[in-house]
Amino acid sequence: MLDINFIRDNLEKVKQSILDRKANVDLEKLLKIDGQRRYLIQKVDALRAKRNEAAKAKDIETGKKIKGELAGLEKQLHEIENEWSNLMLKVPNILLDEVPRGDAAQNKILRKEGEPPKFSFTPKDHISLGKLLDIIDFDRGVKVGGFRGYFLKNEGARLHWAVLNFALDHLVQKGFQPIVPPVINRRFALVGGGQFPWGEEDTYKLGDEDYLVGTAEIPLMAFHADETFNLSDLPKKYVGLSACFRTEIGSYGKDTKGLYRVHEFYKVEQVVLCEANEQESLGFFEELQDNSEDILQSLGLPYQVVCLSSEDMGKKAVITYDIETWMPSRNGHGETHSNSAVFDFQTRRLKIKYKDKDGSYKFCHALNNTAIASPRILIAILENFQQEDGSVKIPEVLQKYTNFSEIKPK
RNA sequence: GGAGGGUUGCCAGAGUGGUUAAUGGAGCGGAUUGCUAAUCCGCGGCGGUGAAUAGCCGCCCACAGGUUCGAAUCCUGUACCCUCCGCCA
Repeated sequence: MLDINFIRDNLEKVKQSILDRKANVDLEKLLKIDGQRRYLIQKVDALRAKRNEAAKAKDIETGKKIKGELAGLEKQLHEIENEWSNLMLKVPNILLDEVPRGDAAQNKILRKEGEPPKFSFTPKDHISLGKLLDIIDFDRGVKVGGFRGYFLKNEGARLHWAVLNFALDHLVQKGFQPIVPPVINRRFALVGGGQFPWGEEDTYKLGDEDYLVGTAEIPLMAFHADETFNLSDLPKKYVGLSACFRTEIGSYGKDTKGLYRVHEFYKVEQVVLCEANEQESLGFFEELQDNSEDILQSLGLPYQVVCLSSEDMGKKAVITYDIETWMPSRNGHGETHSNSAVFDFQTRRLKIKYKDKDGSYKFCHALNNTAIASPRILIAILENFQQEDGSVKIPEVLQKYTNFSEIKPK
């Protein structure tokens, strides 16, 4: 959420962001509602002042008269404020200048790291490898879990945890505090995290108030909701490990086979809260980016870094870099990581503040980035490191977690 | 799942219909005194209006409604916490 004062003072910027993102917000209506809101607040406050005076003087007759007038106005104000909040929640964040404007075709490849492997044989995809090595079972996965269901078995199950543990340890060594959060979250956390109103149909709903989160970013951000930090408490650096759930309703016919697009997976996620300073915020953006690239480089996986275009990125971010890792079966790169600077968009919704040097209260800046997500990353590991006989060599950094260096066909 | 108790400011804690929500502690700022401290003074958040981190007004006693001229206080619903019982990985 943006500050209404910022919106009023920077109308053109906000309008441009809405256009660039093809966001669906009626800004004119918001401004009109905001005018009505302020007008009603003034009337209601004045009447309340009168009422308080009458009550103090025990002037019952005057009090009764005011009560009648006030009731109608308060109801109106209440309705206007609801409408106001709903519109405010839909206004997207501003965009940094370097974000390419346009649709996904405008995504800008910033750099490529590592060389895609050259096979002297016809490489298999992870689906056949999974079957051959007896480590992934899609048939029974669908039988039990439904469409997009899967079982990881044997070395596959262990490789999955190995990758997650490796990423977790890597971040802990860099000073991130490890957290296993709840994945059943209340509605406020999803609204506060900026997941809603946009991503509501992608989210599993459990009851009137409870949802299954699609990322640990949601509970990690809500962790500090309604809290105020001292300057010395910042930055907060967290690394969360959690299950993630996504309905994938928006991508129904896409990637219908394999581990690429599944309803449930695990992810190690980095989250940072820092001072409300764009320089500092963007410094952490680079730091989180480096962390993820370190992890991929340690694994020996080739990848490219992409700056997402205005229409392709989330509405809450001011800038997003995706990492796409090389996946031989796609003969191309597939998204495995997503790094976003969000500034105070989420913390304003969640009321996460700190007391600045001058004594004023400010909303923190926030960032989040994938460290690793499994099983999607297993696609890259299995396919890139496969041998001619279908066996797969395990990256060295993972071996202390797997206790094996190779998976062989059964 | 059953029964009971509770939720007040950073913390503790008083307050059961009528002034600015006691009091104590912590923290921060200032004053004073130099003896590892004491003493004194000041300090909540949000919104509206302002150039204003000035004044003024409003709102905030878990949250949402209701009763009343007037609600922390009475009523209803919801959430959470505690105790006991039951069940249980």
